Amino acid sequence: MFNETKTHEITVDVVILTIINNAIQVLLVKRLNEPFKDKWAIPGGYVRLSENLDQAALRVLKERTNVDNIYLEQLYTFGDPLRHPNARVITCAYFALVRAEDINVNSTSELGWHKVSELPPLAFDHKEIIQYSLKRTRERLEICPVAYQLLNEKFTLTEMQKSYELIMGKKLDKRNFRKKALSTAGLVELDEYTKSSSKRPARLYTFKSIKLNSKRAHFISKKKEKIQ
Amino acid sequence: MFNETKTHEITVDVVILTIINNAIQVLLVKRLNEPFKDKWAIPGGYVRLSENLDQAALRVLKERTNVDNIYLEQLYTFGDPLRHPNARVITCAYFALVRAEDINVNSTSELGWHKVSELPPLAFDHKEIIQYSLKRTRERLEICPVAYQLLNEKFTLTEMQKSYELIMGKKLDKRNFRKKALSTAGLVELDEYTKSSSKRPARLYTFKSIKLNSKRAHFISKKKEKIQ
DNA sequence: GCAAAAGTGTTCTGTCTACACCCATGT
DNA sequence: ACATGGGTGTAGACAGAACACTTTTGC
Repeated sequence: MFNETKTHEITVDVVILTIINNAIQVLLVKRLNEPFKDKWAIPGGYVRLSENLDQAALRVLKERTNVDNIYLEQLYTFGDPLRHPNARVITCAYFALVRAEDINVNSTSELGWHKVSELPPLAFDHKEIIQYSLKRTRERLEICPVAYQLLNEKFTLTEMQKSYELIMGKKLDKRNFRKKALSTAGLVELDEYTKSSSKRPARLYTFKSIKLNSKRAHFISKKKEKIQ
Repeated sequence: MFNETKTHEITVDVVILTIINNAIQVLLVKRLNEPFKDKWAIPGGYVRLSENLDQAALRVLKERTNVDNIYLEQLYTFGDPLRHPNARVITCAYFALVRAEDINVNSTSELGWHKVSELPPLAFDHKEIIQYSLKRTRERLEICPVAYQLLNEKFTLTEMQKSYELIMGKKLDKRNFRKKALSTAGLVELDEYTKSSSKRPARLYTFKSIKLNSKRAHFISKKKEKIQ
């Protein structure tokens, strides 16, 4: 089926997730060439010989979307021989959570945010890659408050709770959530309040920058499932 | 530094861990060719165009070590441009926990088990890969009783506790461990006891085969660390 | 004054931790 | 009879889960 002397190609693909309009959205680019011309894809590109995988992912993201300076994490490497219809392309997938306001994407007909609950037709196995990044995000959130990466610099606890609920896909109890959130190291209470809305103003909070590379307390408790 | 028209090569490398003589050991092969001739390496090989990464890992393992039919999990993909001294080789690392008795390795001068605490000089970045697999194993063990993969089919609770202590790198309380272990679904108490030793016989247990792909109760509790 | 979101505590339950002694066997 | 590892229970601390009403604002 394949000529074994043909070589592999290796790419990086980057899943960028954010929250806009109370929905988890992913950054997609429209493919201008075959295969999968006019289908949407997560931003990706070839790895150069002189760069490591992390560098390649950051460069590709910068080139394709002008998104810069964000924290990417390696997700998984997808290498099914049929994932690309006419070449053998192995892709190392990365993902990141970002604030939509931080990264300057002008949605155009070739680049934009798409709700993960209403994905357009996607190229390659990119749907699977996005699904896997959502699973990983949930696992992360159970361990550390990574959702702050999705929030504005200043946010209300209700906004924080909303982003948790979107990622976890379930409602959380307000009082329990706030108790837990307030005990989270890194969360800083500000002497500022929301204005503007026709409701009671809400206190604003911010996160002190925290390192995210060591093990963390579980933030969202999970009802422990027993092994069958 | 690199000719950008040169192509990448992609390999899989497989970290096989077991417990022998009360120590965590890793299966290594001695390299017969340059680079790193006569250094030890984790088993690995090139990915063929017709196979996916999981298949490549299993094939390579079978070819190099005659080890067959084990559950491998993708660990991480290492792609530093300098990890191979004279080529651009990206490797997708896999790992597995096995029973030493199940896999028929006759230690020779070219293939054998090595204590992870006393590793010989290793080729490439294989030391880093092994360290990372140990970290991943600890994280796994905190979530599900994967250590059963290291134990004989029938084992005593003390043997199980010993393997946990080796992986976690700390002593565990006997009564707390046993209470937790006995509440683990999948653990089956047998009406059999050890003989042979000059001590009180110990009851034997076994594991019902369990699915390992869903979220699990934490098995070893971790003292929760707060975020700084 | 009313609509809408903000904010606030307590009780119950289950799990984690620390801790010390008796038991069954071979020699 | 003794040495060796096998086996057992309880009390205190802590975290998660369930649950309803008052407060503040704009209109």
